[in-house]
Amino acid sequence: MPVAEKSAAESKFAEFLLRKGLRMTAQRRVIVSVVRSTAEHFTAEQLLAWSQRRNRSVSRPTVYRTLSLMNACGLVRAMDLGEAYTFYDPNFADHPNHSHIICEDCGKIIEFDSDRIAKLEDDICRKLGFTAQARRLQITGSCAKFRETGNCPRRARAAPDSNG
Amino acid sequence: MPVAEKSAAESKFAEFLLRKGLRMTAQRRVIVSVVRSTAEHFTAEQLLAWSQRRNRSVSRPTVYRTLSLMNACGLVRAMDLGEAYTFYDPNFADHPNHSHIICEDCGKIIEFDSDRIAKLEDDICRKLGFTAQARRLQITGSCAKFRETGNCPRRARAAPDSNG
DNA sequence: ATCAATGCAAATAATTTGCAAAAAG
DNA sequence: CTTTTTGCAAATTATTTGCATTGAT
Repeated sequence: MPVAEKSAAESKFAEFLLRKGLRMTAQRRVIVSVVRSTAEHFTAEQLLAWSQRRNRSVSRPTVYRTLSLMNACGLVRAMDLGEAYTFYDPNFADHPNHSHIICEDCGKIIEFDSDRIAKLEDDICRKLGFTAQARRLQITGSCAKFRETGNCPRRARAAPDSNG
Repeated sequence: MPVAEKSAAESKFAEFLLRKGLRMTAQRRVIVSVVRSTAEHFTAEQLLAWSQRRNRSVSRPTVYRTLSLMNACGLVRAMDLGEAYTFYDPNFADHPNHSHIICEDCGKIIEFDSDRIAKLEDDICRKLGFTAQARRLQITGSCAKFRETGNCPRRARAAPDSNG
């Protein structure tokens, strides 16, 4: 999943705040910037750690509150992976219709787009008189092949660059 | 989604227990029986209430523990609907590949099967050398049409029959 | 000046767990 | 008899919230 025009996504957040009569703050700027600098799926706790690395004043409640705003405006997507905590997908803004394949061996998340699946979903919704607002498709399993080819590093999960 | 051969599903649980060296108890029998008697998606708390109606001795921890076993053996499927609690799908045993359309207006959950979507998923997994173990597709939106035709009762959610 | 946002500490609440008593095989 | 299961009460833990202070506009 290529990282595309994230700055556009960022201004999307600014516009969202404006429209809602909310304010841009130093903390929010840091948090959004950190999210912008990663393509990995992350937890609130990870985001807190990464953000504090850049600005000690970022607190846990602020991370949760900002995450909620970012989710509301479509900059990020809350995902349930069956773990105790919620994961957030930073690629949602650019690829609102992508799906996830989750490797249970290494925890790796692979993203893919399928116009053909989306088309079938549309047909079904139309047939049922249903107006779709969001969709999520997750496939879990094991990537035996990936491990053979070295593409399934165990629990590899990189932190974003500390210079954003 | 028609209710099909649930008794088969029940013996599946018995076999599962046997295979694992676990035991069948009065509480587990009640819980499984209650789950068998509903086609609705439910929460642990609802299942507790329904089960206690039949046998006061069923406790919350036992419901959670049994739900976990049922999920492990495929009798039930844990679902995240963005609420604070987990919903369980009792139709998973009979229709392991069905998808969900969730109406945000009324909370209603509509289930459907699509061989064509499943086929496309298979193709993608094969192409990635990925062995799928489970899949979940959720589409959320609003069922305006349903409400017109009276098929979208607000938060209607029936308790299962109290006679098993 | 306003009114929103922050950090802190405390609260919330679903789910899990330790343990001694009870039941299954 | 041995091992699992149960209910109870307490623990766990991600996420949320009240509140006084700080900061954005």
